[in-house]
Amino acid sequence: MNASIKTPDLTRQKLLEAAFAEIHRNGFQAASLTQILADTGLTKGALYHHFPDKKALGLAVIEEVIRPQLAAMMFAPLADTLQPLAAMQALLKAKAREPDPWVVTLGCPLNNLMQEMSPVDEAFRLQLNGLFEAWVGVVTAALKRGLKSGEVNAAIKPADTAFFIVSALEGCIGMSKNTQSVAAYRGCLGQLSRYLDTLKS
Amino acid sequence: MNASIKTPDLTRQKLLEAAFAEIHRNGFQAASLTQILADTGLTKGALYHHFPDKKALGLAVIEEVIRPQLAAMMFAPLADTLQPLAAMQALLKAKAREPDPWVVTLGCPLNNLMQEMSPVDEAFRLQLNGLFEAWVGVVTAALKRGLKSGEVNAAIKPADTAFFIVSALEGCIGMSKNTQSVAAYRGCLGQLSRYLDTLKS
DNA sequence: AATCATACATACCGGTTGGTATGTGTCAAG
DNA sequence: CTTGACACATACCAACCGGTATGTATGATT
Repeated sequence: MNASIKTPDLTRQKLLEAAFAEIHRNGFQAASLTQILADTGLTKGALYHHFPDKKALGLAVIEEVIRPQLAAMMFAPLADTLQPLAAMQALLKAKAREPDPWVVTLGCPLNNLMQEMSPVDEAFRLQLNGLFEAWVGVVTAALKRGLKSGEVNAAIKPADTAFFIVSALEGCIGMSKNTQSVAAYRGCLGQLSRYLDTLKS
Repeated sequence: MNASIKTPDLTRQKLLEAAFAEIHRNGFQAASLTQILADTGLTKGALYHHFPDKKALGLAVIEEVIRPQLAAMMFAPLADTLQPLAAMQALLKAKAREPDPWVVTLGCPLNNLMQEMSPVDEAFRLQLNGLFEAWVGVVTAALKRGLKSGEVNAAIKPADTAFFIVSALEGCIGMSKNTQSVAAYRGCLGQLSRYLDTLKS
């Protein structure tokens, strides 16, 4: 009866991606399951067959959609680099040259969920914090390698610096989303890049 | 029949403060009018007498609760200062020494609303952006004065720098809220302070 | 003293929400 | 060929949502 019959993991993937889009647009609490089902052409039966409840769907989105995205965009470019500052500045420059189309309008999916859900639901907070700390961990490790290679000033504290870098980046994205200005976004990234310069040895 | 009879502006103020607390906890969209009324002991009749709808209540909270708070906490200390960097570092130091109790758990009310509402509602975005740009404007003006007084490096761009400072601060608060760690908050503020150092002439 | 707007309280409503119970077609195993 | 688990679809539900219509006590005005 269906077009593609009996492809459960494809169905699950469609649900995850539609849920991601809905959550990215409206946040988790305001995300409508009905809307997600309308987008996918599926029904409640399908949804609640793959996920026990809305919360589980949200947590799965974090782990199976947002995490891979973030890993590809932000983790991979820093993996094994001995010049983290150069790598990060190249990354910022690329982001400034051609910003992701959703950045200025919808913001960072991870940050959005952190701001909305952390105070409200502990399970969400822990899950989001895990992903966030993974990110900080990647930056910290990169900075430590840069410290060994001599690119990074020996006086800095890698963990604190990494935490600040990620925070400042999320801050830039968040404020630019409010301004809805690509120019502001570029300017803010420029200042962040300028800050990275001060970390050189 | 009531304890304090016929005090409309007091009633309005109670509604605003209860709404602020509810919004601060749950965000605007998830904020329940019923809960606000339960907190105040008032009824729908009172609410809809003072505000045409929920949206108007939210916008009034921004203008009449959040704006004065922010002005007192962040604008006032920078007014007319000729050493903005010193003033801001003193401010950060004070915030690090005794953080506002809600910062690490609920975050900044302004940032919360910006992240939630900017993509969803244009009226909210404009109102929030007005307040945000007022903040950036205060910092920009302060930096310009510091530029004249010689405290601030002549090479910096005041507007871009101010935007970044506010963004980074909001980023620090937001990430610390997710971590729910005062230590992380202090560390992040420390890094921001370290950044301010690099702006000296 | 009568009138009338103000400042609420009470009761109610349609719509939407997340969630569930049940039905049904498909496919693989025995 | 039958059975049974899987992968959905359909129908339904209580709870809550924002909003409205109406009632009423108060205080000022004429």
